[in-house]
Amino acid sequence: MRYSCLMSVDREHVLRAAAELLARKATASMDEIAKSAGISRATLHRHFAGRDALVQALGVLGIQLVEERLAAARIDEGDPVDAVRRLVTEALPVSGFLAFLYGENQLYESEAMDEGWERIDEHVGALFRRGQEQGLFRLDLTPAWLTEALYALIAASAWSAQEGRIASKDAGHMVSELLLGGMIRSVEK
Amino acid sequence: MRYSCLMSVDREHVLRAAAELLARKATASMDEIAKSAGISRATLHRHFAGRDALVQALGVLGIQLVEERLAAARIDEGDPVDAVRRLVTEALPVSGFLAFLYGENQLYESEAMDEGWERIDEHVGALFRRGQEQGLFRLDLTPAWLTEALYALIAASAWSAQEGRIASKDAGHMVSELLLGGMIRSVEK
DNA sequence: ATCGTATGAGACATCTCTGTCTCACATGCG
DNA sequence: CGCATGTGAGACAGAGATGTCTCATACGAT
Repeated sequence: MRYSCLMSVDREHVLRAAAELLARKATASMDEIAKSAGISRATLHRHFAGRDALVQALGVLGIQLVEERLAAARIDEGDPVDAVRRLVTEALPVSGFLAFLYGENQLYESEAMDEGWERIDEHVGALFRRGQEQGLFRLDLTPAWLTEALYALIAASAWSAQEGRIASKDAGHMVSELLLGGMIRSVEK
Repeated sequence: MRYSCLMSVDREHVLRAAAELLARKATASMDEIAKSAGISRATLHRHFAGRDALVQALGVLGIQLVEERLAAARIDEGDPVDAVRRLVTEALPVSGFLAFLYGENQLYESEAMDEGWERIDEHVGALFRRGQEQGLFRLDLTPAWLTEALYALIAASAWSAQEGRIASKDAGHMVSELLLGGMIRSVEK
């Protein structure tokens, strides 16, 4: 059977482990990456021609996952505030990838990655612009900055959860509430 | 004269350049670091025994700079909201260091750096706790998370400014306003 | 002018990582 | 059972980075 379903090495699992490791240790060696995924260096190298190919695959899968979540969040529909909350909720499961992409995107520059990232930025930025046009979001914070801040806070929540500084279940609330309402106690709440 | 004042290589200047480079390219070689500081690899190596020593010095100076800014901001005094604004304003000039330390602190782990970082975390966290106790800050966002978010946003602003996505002069406003008030347009403003 | 100091350029051995290979073992299928 | 496939362990050479060295030069101080 050509398309055997045994495939004991799950490509996506390997890439997830690699993303989480590289997000906090960009200088990790192929051996460390392999061990973090629970496979040998030889097997890692059978699936990815080299480090560049691995990072490339990481970028492609990361962008694909983020775009899937972006589509699932349907941020073009409904109340922008709710859309932001949906976006954060959907993005959290791939926060490890987001942290990696956010921290290392300028390292290995590739045309395909740049294009995909640009598309994501544009999509997210449009949500913030829509909220501003509806008079819901502040005008002094640019969509580009809000986009950047969203990534940064999601990545920070992933790190904090990984280090135990915040509870994983609270991550979504922490990110979306801070982003939306800030830290000042609101009177009318 | 033993303590000659020529000293054409400014140690702090070298470390600043190294921090900015390593913040966006953690895999930079010693040669690249030297060139980014405008000196030769030999001279770089005369001042820092090796890469580990360089990173160590980077950590020590970074913590020192941040603590200086922290002291200058006098965040224990006055209105917590103003204190946060002062803290952001003071921290921005060393945001390059902060971005580096924030992104790579778990890499080269050292007892001295951990201790200094712990002290800073505690100091900043105390400000947020004070704001909560005065009823000014939300209670559902923990001081630890607010501290983390502060670092993440300052680092994000440094990156964004470096890439031209936001104007440098707006960075302080972008960070402190988002952190304090969030992105939702406030009615009473 | 002369000396001392700091630097840049480059040579050099060494080390680590990388990429490729071979071999042995385990698992699933006929 | 015999076979094929996928894996782990380890060896191996090559590439790149590192750390150390020497030598020539530029600059300020005396």
